[in-house]
Amino acid sequence: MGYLEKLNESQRLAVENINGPMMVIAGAGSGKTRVLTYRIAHLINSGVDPFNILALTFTNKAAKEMKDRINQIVGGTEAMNISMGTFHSVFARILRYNAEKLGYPSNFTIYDTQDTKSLLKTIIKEFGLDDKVYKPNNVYGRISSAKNNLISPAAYEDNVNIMSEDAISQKPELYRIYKEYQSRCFKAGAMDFDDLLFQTNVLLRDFPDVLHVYQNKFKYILVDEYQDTNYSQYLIVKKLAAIFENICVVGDDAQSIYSFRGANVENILNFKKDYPDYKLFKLEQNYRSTNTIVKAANSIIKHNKDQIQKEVWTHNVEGDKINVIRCLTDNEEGRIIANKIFSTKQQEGLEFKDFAILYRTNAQSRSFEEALRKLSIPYKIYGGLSFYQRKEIKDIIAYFRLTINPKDEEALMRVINYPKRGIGATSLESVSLAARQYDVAIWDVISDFDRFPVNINTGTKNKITQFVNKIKDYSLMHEVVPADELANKIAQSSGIMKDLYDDKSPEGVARYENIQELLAGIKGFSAQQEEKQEIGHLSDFLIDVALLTDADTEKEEDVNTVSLMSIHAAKGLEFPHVYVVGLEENLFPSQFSLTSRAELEEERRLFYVAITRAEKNCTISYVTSRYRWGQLITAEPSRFISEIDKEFITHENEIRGGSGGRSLSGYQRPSIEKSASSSFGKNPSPAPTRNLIPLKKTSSGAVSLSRAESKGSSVKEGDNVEHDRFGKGKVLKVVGQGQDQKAEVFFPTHGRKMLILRFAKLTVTNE
DNA sequence: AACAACGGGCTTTTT
DNA sequence: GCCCGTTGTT
Repeated sequence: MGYLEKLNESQRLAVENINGPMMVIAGAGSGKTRVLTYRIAHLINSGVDPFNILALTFTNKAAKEMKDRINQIVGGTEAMNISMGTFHSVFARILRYNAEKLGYPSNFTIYDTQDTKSLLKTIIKEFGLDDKVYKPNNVYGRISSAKNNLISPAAYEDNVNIMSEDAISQKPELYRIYKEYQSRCFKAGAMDFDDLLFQTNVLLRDFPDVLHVYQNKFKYILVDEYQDTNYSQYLIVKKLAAIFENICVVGDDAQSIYSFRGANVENILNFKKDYPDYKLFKLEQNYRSTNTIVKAANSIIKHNKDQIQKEVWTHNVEGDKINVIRCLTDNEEGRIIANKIFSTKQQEGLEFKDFAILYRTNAQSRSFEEALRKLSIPYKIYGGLSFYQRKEIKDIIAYFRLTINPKDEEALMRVINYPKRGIGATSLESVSLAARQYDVAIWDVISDFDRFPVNINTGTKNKITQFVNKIKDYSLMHEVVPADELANKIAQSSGIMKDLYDDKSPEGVARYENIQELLAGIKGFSAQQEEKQEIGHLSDFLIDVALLTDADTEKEEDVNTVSLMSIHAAKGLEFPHVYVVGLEENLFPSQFSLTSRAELEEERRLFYVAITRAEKNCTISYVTSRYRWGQLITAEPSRFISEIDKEFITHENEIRGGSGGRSLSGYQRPSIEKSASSSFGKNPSPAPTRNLIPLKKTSSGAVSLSRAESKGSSVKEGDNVEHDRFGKGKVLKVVGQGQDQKAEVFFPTHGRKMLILRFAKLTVTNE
C-alpha cells in the first residue's frame, strides 16, 4: 500500500482509522482532499464494499474528481459504485426511488431558486399582499430557514416565537404563504432544494424499513466540509450512521462561510456530544502557501472568538509579503490589478491560469473584466448565471419538464405562451383561478375543459388545447424515443428554434447557439446510454439538471485563463497568485454583516478563506471611491486590513502623514455589540448616509438633455447608426423638433423603427 | 396582444 | 449600472 507513504503522520493516522466515529479538523491547505480520497481508497483496499460507502461532498465536481482519483489508486472502476456527491444530488436519487411513499411522483420536478421565487410571487399576489412588504427574496429566506430546521408549515404556525417574530416584522401572513407554497409544490409534483433534505428526513423518520435499508447500505459514511452542513443535513447523517457509527466528518471551523444558507458550525462543535468516544485528528501542516501567507492568515483568524484551537504551520519558504494596494476608484483598481497580472506573468514566465481575482460580491467583476479585456488577457468569470439558468435553456427545459411532469406549474406558466401563441395573461389568470376553485392542477383544467369549465373564449381555448396536445404528444414519445430524438423534436416543434433563429441580434445568435449546445450535450448523453445497451430517456437526462452548477459544466478548452470569482466560489481552490479586491468597509465586511459579532466573524472567516487560496503571492486592494448603484460613494479601507499582523504586509500607494488621507493604523473600528435579535435578522442598520456624495453629472434629467442636444443635431437622414438592441441601421428620415424629434430608422435585423431621439440610444457610425 | 420605454429596486454569498 | 416588471401606446 504505497500510497500511505505519501502522507504525513497525522494524515496517515486519519486514513488508517477505519472504524468508529472520527472527526478530522483540517486547516487550510493541509491536504484534506487527499486524506478523504486516500481514506476511501484505503477502505476499499481493506475489503469494504464500495456499495457500502456514502461520501458527501460540497460540489458534484469534487465528487467526480475524487472518484477518478480513487480509481487510480485502487485500480479498476470500483469507485463508480460509491454513493458520492452533494447532499442534494445523492438524496434526490434516493427520493426518486422512494417518492411514492411520500405522495410525490417519482418523476418529481426539482424547483430551482427562480421557480421558487416565481411561485412565491404568484402566491403573494393572489393573497392580495404587498410585495414590498412580503419581498419574495425575504419570504424565501424565511421559508428556507424553517425547512432547514425541519419546521413544517404546521409546526411553523404552532411556533409562538416564530409567529411573534413575523408579527413584529409586520409579516403576519408568512405562515399562510409557507403553507400555500408547500401545498402548491406538492400538487405540482415538485420539490425545492430544501425539500430534498426535508423530505429525506421525513422518509427516514416515517418509514423505519427504509431507514433500515439505508443504514445497512451505508456502513461507512464520510462528510466533507462538515462545518457547512445545516441541521437538516446533520440529522440525515446522524440517522444513517446510527447503527454502525462508522462516520468520518472532515472540516475546518475557520472556513465556515455558509451560515446564511442555514449552515451551522455547531455541528462540528457538537460532534463529540453525539459520539463521546470519537477520535479527533488535526491536520495543521500547510502544504499550499508560503510561511508569510500562513502566518498572516493566522493573525487574521485570531480575531475571532468562536473557534477550535489549532495552529496551522508550514515548512514552505518565507515568501513575499502581502502587498496592500490603494486605488482611487473601482476602475483604477481594475487597471492596476490587470497591469500587475500582465507584468508578473511576463517577469516570472507564468501562465494566465496561475492568477485569480477574488471578490466579495459578483457585481464587482465588471471593472476587472474591462481592464483585462483591454490588455487582451483571457479570463473566465465563475458564478453568476450558469448555463442552465439562461433564459433560453430554462425555456426549452421547461418543455422537457412539462413533458415528464405536466403538473409542473412553473414550467407550464413559463412556456404556455412562449413562443407567442396568443394565450394572454388574462386567459391564464382565469384558468389558474379556476384550477384553485376546483382544487386541481392547472394542467387538469386545460386538458379537460368539459369537466372543468372556464369562462374564456373559444378561440383561446382552442389555442390552449393545441398546446396541451403538443405536450401530450411529447409525453407519448417519451417512453419510446431516446432523449436526443425527443429533445430535437421539442426544440423544433415547440417553435423555440424558429423564434431564436429569427432573432439576428448578437444575443439572439448566442441563444440559438446555446440551444444547439444543449442539444449536442443531450446527443452525447444518448450515445453514452446506447453503449450501455439502454435507451436514455429524456427524464434520465433531466434528472439532476437543477442540481448542476457552473463548476460541474466547465469545459476543458478555457482552462488557461485568469479566474474571476466570488470568494465563496473559490472555496477549495488554490492559485499561485491571488488578488483579493474590494477590501472596504460596508463591502468586505459586507454592510449586511455588521449587526452581530457572529456575522462579522463569518466575514472574517471569508477573508481567511480568500487569503489562504494563495500559494505563492497574495495581493490585497481597496479603493477610496467606488460606484455603487450608479452612485459614487467614498469608501474606507476594511478593518480586516489592519487586523493582519504588520510584519507580513507592505503598502503600495499609501497616503503618508496628515495630507488628508487616513492612515490605516489610525483607523478606529466601530465597536460591535453582540446583537440581541432573534434567529432571523431585523432591518439592517441604515446605510451610512455620510458616505453619499452627490454625483457631478448624472442627474437623470441632465443625461437626457445632453443626449437630446448632441443626438438632435448629429442624427440626420442617411446616417448609419447603431442601437443597443437593434444593432446597425440607416436613418430614413428625421421628423419633429427639439424634444419630440424622432427618426425613422431601418435595421436589417429588425425592420423599420420609429425612435424618439430623446430616449433612443443611437450612435452614429458613419465612416 | 405585442412592443417600446420607464421606473424601481437592488447585491451579499449558493445547493 | 443593470435587470425586471409595469406602464403606455398602437
